[in-house]
Amino acid sequence: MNSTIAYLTTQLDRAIVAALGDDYAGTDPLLGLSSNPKFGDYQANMAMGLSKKLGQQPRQIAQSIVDNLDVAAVCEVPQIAGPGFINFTVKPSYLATQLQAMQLDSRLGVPVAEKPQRVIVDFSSPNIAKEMHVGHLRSTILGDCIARVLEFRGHDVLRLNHVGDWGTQFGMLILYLREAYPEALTTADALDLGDLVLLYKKAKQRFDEDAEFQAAARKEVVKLQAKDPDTIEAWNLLCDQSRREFQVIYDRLNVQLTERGESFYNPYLSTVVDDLRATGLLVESDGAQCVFLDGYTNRDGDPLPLIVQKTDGGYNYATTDLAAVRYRIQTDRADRIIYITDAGQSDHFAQVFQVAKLAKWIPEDVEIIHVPFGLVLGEHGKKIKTRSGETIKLKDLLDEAIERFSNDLKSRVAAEERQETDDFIANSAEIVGLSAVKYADLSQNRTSNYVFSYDKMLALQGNTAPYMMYAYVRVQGISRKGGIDFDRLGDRAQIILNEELELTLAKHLLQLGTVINEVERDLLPNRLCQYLFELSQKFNQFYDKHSVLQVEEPLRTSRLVLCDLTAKTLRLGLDLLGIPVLERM
RNA sequence: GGGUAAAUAGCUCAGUUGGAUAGAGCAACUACCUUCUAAGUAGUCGGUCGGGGGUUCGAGUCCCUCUUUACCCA
Repeated sequence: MNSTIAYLTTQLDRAIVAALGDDYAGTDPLLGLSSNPKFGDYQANMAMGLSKKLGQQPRQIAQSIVDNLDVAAVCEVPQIAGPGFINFTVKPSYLATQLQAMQLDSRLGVPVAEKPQRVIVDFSSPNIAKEMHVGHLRSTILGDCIARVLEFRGHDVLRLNHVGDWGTQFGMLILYLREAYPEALTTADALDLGDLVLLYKKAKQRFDEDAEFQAAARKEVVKLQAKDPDTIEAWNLLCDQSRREFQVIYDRLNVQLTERGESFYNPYLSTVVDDLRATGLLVESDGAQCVFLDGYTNRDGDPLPLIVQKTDGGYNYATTDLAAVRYRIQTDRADRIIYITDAGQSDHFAQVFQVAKLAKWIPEDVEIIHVPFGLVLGEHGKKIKTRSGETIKLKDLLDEAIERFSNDLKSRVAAEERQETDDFIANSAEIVGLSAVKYADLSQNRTSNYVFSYDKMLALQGNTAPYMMYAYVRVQGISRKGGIDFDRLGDRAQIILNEELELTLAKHLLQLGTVINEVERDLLPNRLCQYLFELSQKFNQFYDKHSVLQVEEPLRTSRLVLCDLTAKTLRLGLDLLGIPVLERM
């Protein structure tokens, strides 16, 4: 219903000019959806603000605007209410026309972006030799959803997995494995990721306790960076091992990613430092190459540098991230770069972006943003940390989800005396379980921390994936029962909106485009979740109160169109969340 | 100590450029399946939006301040 807002805005502007004079052309009408359905569908709030300027009562101003306003093509006569709100109620005939157009459009009325952009979404980014945990779930799911929305809007999206596959920890790990488990460094599949994680922990322990080991590990890092063949082979094996396990998770979650890990930027690191030196940003401090930025201080209140080359000549995360920024702009030609990581890294990215801007790597029209998300907290409200062993492995969470939904479905099938195959139960449980986990994450405002809870994540009532999938299933039930082929309802099916619940549902369906725009702009998937939840609620209310198959034509077809549009909107919206639909459940 | 977020119903959370009587879900209680799947619907209960100032026609939303919590800081 973007077009409705556009139409009302134009008409309001004309009326404002006619009522108040040319000086007021372009006044923001403060037009939006009504705060409460009893006031109609849209409201314009500018009369109160104009009151002081004009020295008139706001209601009087509203009245003179309404007197000059022509919106009869779309709305009933606007009403003035309260201190001076102008309320609009859309005509059912107009809604019917809009719905017909939506039914004929494979994109359900959502336009493709006028200026498609090259967008990079950097997300997921697990570390080699570490298990993916619930924190990676957030990045992965949010990134996938954001990428899907941008792709749907017609942008050219590059989904990058900035895997942690480089750094000092590899020297430590390779050295330890040479001693403790040499086969792992020469044979593929000698260990699984679980073993690797355990060995990593032991290596870390050794590293922390044994100074000699520490020194040797550093030498191993140098060998890795110097591309010593044995060390590189060992490193490749370790990466492959982790990669295979990550891929299992990505496949289950149906998430596509292009891996471009930290090691990819290795050849560009020295250029970054040279470039910063050339622009005069580099300062040597205690032997390290640093960039000092305004607004950052350390514990003692001294200026805090961003170190790009350590005293020993090595590089760090900041250097890699700077190289990535540079590469993504200069080589990938990105117009918009989106980093999806936890909020704890906000300072880091702010610094990296600021340095990149000072170095003039980021053109005016390129947007580079950190899209932070809150932490997943343990039971006691503290960050879940790998070290304390509290981490919930992603794999375990997904297995648990499927297990619970499988048990639930089995008891449901037994209680309803349904005959279902084992395949049906296994498949449904898998889809519903994974969807529930995804939705639990996406439906929350990404910026807030949340306390992890199996029960909440695997709930099946209320604002959950199963609730929405169930609404979809109900429509498919109507289709089966009535032998309805929704594709054959006819291009010009008459749409009749007499009942309150039909009107409410129709109006909500037409908000899809607005919501997708918002998600594209604010990168907040929970807005889309909220929309789909409300759509399901409105559909369920309609479904509960009005029958579809058992009413006379032409009402029957009209209602079938409403059902069909609801199902299509749910399917599209859930797809943008990375959630499939089921025909039965 | 500095920085960044946050504090809304018993619990978990929404709350769109500041708009009219602050909303969901869960939990608790009640009613509705011979009817298109009850994974549903309707209802009851539940709030000094952390405290205090300020800005304005109007503040959960913006500003200041205090308290508490989380995260980041060679």
